[in-house]
Amino acid sequence: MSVERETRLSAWVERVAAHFTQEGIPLIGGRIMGYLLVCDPPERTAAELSEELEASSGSISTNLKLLVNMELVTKKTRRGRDAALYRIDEKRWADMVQRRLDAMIGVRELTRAGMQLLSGDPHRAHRLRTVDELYTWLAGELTELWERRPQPPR
Amino acid sequence: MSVERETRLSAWVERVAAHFTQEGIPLIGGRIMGYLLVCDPPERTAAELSEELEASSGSISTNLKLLVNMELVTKKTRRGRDAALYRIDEKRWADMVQRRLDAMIGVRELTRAGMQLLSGDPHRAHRLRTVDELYTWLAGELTELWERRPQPPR
DNA sequence: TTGCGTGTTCAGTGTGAACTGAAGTCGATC
DNA sequence: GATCGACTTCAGTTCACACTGAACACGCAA
Repeated sequence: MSVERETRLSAWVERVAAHFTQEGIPLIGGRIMGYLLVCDPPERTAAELSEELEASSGSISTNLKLLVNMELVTKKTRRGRDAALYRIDEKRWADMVQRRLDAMIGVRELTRAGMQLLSGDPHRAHRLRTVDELYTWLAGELTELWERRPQPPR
Repeated sequence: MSVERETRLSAWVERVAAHFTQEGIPLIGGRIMGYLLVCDPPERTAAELSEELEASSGSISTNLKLLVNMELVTKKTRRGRDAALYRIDEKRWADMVQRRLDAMIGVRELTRAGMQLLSGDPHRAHRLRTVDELYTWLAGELTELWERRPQPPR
């Protein structure tokens, strides 16, 4: 039963990794994300991740750095020779999602610039204006939405 | 002045393409998007796009197909040997954005499945639950947001 | 200083995706 | 049916990126 569950979980980790691959995160990075979400105990060393996920130490290092940089994983160093411990910072997940949304509505800078270039020719700018209005609306809504986001306790 | 503007516009098209590259759209596809947003007149044949964007006919064909499939570009065939005309369907831009958002919150299927696997161990499921709650909240908000989206006139 | 465990860097390899361009298909006209 | 133009398909090439693993750097302990 327990072994069975771990097997299913590692298949689940693979699905998570596949999903985030589509969001531009390297496969190994996605595996780390999934694994750190469900492993028990929640903290792991780089060496443990390397073994558990069957990835090279270099790849683990690079991807941990990426995830730490995204502030989705925290690194806890210890005294002496002890290896650092990594754990998911699930409360920061929202920040990552927000950055993703911000990147989407970032096109608005471009639509604005394009409108500028087409100023003086409203007819020609019509298509662009439609798109610009969409992003303007969306940017406003998302900002408002994010401001009223319920903070999880603790 | 007009030539100057066209030069600036083609640089702008390049920036648009670069942006959508990050959203997983091939470079040439992004160029087509940008170009069809601002070209005058708004309709173009595949051959014209090939020349204007200096891309091979094959690449134009593949990417137009992609964009038509995304319903972001419409294809208008004509009688006889005349080439089909392509134009941006800027009103469908919102649909593309929505699909993108749907893909993001699609992880929720995974968090749900993971929670299932960890049922019976609430403590271990804690990290995952935090993430699941985020996506659940976001999915609800985005659905509601989209429902009240102002439809552009016409 | 030496030794050891850990993490990082980097050159090399492999893989997959995008682009090209020529060949092929389709449809219409003559 | 032959021909022609327009688009699509596809094999081949190119290129960028992720991954590997060995060499390296670091820090502590003895």
